[in-house]
Amino acid sequence: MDSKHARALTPRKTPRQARSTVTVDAVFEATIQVLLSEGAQRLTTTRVAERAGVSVGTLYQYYPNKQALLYAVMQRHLEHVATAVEQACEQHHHVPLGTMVQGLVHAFVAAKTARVDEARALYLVAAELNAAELVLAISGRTRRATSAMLATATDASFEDLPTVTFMVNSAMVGSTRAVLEGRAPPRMLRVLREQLITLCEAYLKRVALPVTARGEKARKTA
Amino acid sequence: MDSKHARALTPRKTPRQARSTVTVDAVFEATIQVLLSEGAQRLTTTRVAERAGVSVGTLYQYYPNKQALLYAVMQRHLEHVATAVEQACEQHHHVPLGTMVQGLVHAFVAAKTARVDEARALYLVAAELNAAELVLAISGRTRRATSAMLATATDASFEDLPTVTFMVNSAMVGSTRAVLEGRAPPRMLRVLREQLITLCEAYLKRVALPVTARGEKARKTA
Amino acid sequence: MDSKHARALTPRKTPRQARSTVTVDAVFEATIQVLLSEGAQRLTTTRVAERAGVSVGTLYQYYPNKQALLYAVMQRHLEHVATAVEQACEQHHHVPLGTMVQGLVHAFVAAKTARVDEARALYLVAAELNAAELVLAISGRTRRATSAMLATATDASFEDLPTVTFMVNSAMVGSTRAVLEGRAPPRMLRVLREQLITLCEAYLKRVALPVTARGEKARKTA
Amino acid sequence: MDSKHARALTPRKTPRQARSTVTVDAVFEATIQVLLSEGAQRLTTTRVAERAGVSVGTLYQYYPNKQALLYAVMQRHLEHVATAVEQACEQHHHVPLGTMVQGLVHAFVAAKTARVDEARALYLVAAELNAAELVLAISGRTRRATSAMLATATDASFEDLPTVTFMVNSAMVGSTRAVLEGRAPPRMLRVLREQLITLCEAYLKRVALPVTARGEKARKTA
DNA sequence: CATGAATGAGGTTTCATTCAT
DNA sequence: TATGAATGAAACCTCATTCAT
Repeated sequence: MDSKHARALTPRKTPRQARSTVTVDAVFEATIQVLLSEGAQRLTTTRVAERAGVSVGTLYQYYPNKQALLYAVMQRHLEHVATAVEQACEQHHHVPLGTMVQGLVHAFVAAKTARVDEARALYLVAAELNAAELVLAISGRTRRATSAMLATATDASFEDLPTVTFMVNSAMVGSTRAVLEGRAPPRMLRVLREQLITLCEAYLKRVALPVTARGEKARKTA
Repeated sequence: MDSKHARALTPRKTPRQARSTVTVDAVFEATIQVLLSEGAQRLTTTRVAERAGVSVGTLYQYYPNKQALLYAVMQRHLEHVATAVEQACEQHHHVPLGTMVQGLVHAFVAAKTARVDEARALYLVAAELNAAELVLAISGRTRRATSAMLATATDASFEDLPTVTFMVNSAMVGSTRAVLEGRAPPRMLRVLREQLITLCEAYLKRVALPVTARGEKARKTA
Repeated sequence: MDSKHARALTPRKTPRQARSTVTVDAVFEATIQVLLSEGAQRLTTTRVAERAGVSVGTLYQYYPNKQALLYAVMQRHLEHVATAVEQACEQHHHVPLGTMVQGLVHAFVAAKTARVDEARALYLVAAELNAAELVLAISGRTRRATSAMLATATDASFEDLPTVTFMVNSAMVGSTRAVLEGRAPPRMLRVLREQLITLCEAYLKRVALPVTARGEKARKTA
Repeated sequence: MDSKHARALTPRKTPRQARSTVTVDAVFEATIQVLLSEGAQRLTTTRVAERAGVSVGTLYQYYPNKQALLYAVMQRHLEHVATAVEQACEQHHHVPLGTMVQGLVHAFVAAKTARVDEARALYLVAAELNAAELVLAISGRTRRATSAMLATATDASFEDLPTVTFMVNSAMVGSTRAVLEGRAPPRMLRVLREQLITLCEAYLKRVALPVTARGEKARKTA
């Protein structure tokens, strides 16, 4: 899986000199801008280069092909989100469920909305690119981090942790995406976080097994 | 925005004769198949026609351009889902929250998973096409139907119905999409429904305002 | 070997309708003309199409890529030559060496010089294309035919037929090529045939083993 | 034709310093290697420079353009062969035909097969480059030397010396090329020389005019 | 009505060459 | 003098769309 794309999707050179770094950054930024202003269909390497203020040739010195460029842009974004989630999860081990959910949701929403334009642009790319692998890898990281955290909740434990994790993650991903893609009134962006916290917490508390050796009362979960 | 596409995206003729219907269906089916087997990038009108067993010329007699074809395919699918949700919602007015959620989730998941391949194929198209409008329109219908239903719950009422509706819908959409796109272990497809019900119900009950004895009569609307 | 190129070098469709045949022929002819007037470096698909009076797209309907076009042009020429040689050889079994050589040389030179421009053009292509395989296959046919013929000479037999065949063939090929590529005064084209006959006959008679059961005297071959 | 390329194809500086010579040699060698390992199509200045261990810029300090590089590589090879042939011919004036042929063939085959890879690589370049001029010039030298030698044969004279020379030369060139390009079983490389000698000698003796006792004294020129 | 050959704009990618460092 | 990042013309090839048959 990895080896197949090894050469096809790997950037050609890592910028070391100042000039190169500037160029690579410009290309990155241009990709997002073109994506947003022109749409995925009209995202051409020529246009990206133009917008970045460099020649096509230069673009191809850093990326062996268009896919590799998109892949890199996507990877950076997803990596960023996954890292944020992982850190948040690690910092919220061994705390009550409510605190966990707050930490997780906050980290995810913050990471995704830090650069709304970037996130929005990448939804368009995901289909274009055959990003299944990449998305899978990243969502795997998020899931593992979430699972590991939930397993240490001081006030709850779960029968089917993978499923629970999946539901929480996909609810976060789904609602955030809907907001970012404009499928909700703009004010949603403001209330999203609290609503997500409420939603996740309510769900998790509902499916949690009663914690025996603790001072909590078993809820009437069906 | 809408008027701009008015002529461009409308199918050229409504099939009345038997032969036409067959052709249109074949083209529809071929589109899905090509999408799944070749990917969005390699979805060409020629390939679709070939797979459908007709000539390109014929394809263009039914759709003025490629966009219109994709638009139609997408529309049929979304229409189907939206209609299913609308019907379910209408049939669950004036019942308790739990029943509503069951009805809604069931209808949505059933509609989306009836033809897994179709649903999956269309995720690929959504980006290609500038389907924002269409998706928006359809998600609007779903939302209105959901809102209208929730407003009649016999055992709950909501302060901010639009937000609540949005959260419920996007949780459904998000988790179902994740499953269909293979971002979850296959068994998720089986437990998805019950988990979604649990999730939505837990959330709704949490955000519901306490219902004081209202003057409304519980009607047994079919 | 063959399978590797099966799809890459095979023409896309065989022209069946009158219009198509005209197009394919025009493309063929244009390839040769461009090759001769512009050189191998400037042989571009666009230029060929232009010269043929069709669009590039049309060219690509018949050949999946540039190589396939060149391959086809080359193949037709070599096939033609090989067939001519094979026929000549078959028609000159069981005759004296002198007659054989006349038949062989005549056929080869005639085939190669029938369309001097084509032959010349193809020397340019041979390197461009990795035509080693093709050339090998064709020269194999020529060699087999020559060998088979020589083996039936009424007035000679050979100790090392493959070597003898190779020398005769490569002398024919080499001198004809030199003439066609303009590496000889133009009058050479006229005397080439007789000279080649003299050369081959002299060589063959020199290396021939004395034929025992015949009425011929053993020559003083060293 | 000649003047047109005068400036374009001349190397920029003649290497005088040790470092330059090393660089030029490395570039030469790299060109051959790239040609053989990657093919004529993938012979790029960047690749050559890389393989030679220098930067493209440096390469362009020695050759004004790619053609000039190829031209120089080709020229060196052909020059080498032509010189070898010229020397051999000069050393075999005024000897019997058999001795001449031995000397000529030996020199030619030895020169061509000294560096089989180089010779093979250059066949690929010859078409790429418009090397007609160069090849013509070199083959002219070979022909003049051969003619001059043959004219002094002690045991033969020829009616049409240019034609005879051409046939001998093109038979040598043709069969050697066929062997080097792999169009013959590998053992041919070993028997090629003797066969060529046999072939040339047989031909020359056949077309030689009978030598009546001439007034020329056989000189034992070294 | 159906066909499918033809079109050509436009996309991706390469590579000889330059020039600031 | 050497470097190698940048350039951009130009090559290859695709594919939505038309229209003569």
